[in-house]
Amino acid sequence: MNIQDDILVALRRITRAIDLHSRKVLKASGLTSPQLVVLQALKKNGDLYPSSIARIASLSQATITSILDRLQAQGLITRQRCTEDRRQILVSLTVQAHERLRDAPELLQAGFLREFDKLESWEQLQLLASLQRLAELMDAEDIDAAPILEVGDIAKN
Amino acid sequence: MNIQDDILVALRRITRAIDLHSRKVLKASGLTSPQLVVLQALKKNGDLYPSSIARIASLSQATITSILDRLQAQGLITRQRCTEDRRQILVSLTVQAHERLRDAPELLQAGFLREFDKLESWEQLQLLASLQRLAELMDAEDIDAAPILEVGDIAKN
DNA sequence: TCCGAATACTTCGAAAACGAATCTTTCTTC
DNA sequence: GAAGAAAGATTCGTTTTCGAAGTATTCGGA
Repeated sequence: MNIQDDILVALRRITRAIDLHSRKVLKASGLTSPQLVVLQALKKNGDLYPSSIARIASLSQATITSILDRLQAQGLITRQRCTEDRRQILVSLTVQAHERLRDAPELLQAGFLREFDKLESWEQLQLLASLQRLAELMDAEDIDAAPILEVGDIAKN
Repeated sequence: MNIQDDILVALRRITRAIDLHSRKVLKASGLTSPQLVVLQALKKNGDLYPSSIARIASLSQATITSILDRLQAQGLITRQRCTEDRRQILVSLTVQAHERLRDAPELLQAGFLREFDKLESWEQLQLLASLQRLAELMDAEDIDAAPILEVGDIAKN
């Protein structure tokens, strides 16, 4: 009926697929997708602050804290207070984490991304462009809503 | 660096935007996006079984149960055992739900979909097509994985 | 130097989401 | 007709996710 409804349905199908994939990865490796994202960010960039991880992964700081809690409980990361700025905490991979990542290096690439690989290059770029366009539109929501509120603020002065 | 990483980042930005929007709607209306989706499905289709709602919304039955629990706690739906097939339960909107939906009819359409409306028709269709293509790729993951397992099954016989 | 603002992280509470297990009811097969 | 399979819904346990509130630390200005 409505193109907007179709968009919402497609988005819902995608988020569901992401969730189901995460659970499949969990059964195979004992780690969820978000946990793997955090570990791979650390592998790629070296030691990081929680706030940096949050920025890289597009997650809130609170979410990162809870993911780090579980990774630490599994002995995959360590937290170490910074000496210069004692508000910050440096997160490092443990030896076990490196082993774990070596054993299962491409878990995130599995599944849908294998399918994605089979596509022509132009189609891959097309899909990426569409996703980034949508992400912009959705991020813009907050920014666009602000001026509407400001009208009220200005009226108050 | 990698186009696959970019895809994952864009997907993460989109799911985050969906979550943030849901929380904003919650503050404005007292209902989250998934709750509104369920209510609007009932408004559009009339009384439904939980399994039907799950199919329409692309959610698991367990998730629907918990959403219905909250809607029922708010007095917005009623559950009624079927007389013909007593395994099934018929979910209906209450009078309050109809009022609530009349007062806030387009909450889901708010935000990003307003932006979406401003786009040219061809771009809207382009974005929809890309999303549906991705949803197919991601749904295909399970289907594609199955035959691989079957090889082992056949070998066992 | 000291006090309030800003920053970094954690804690808390709540919704969402799922699979697996469970319960009830219906259907199928013998 | 009874035993077992199948189907519909719920319950349970877990992770993710967030904002808001709380804590500790640093910074900036008076």
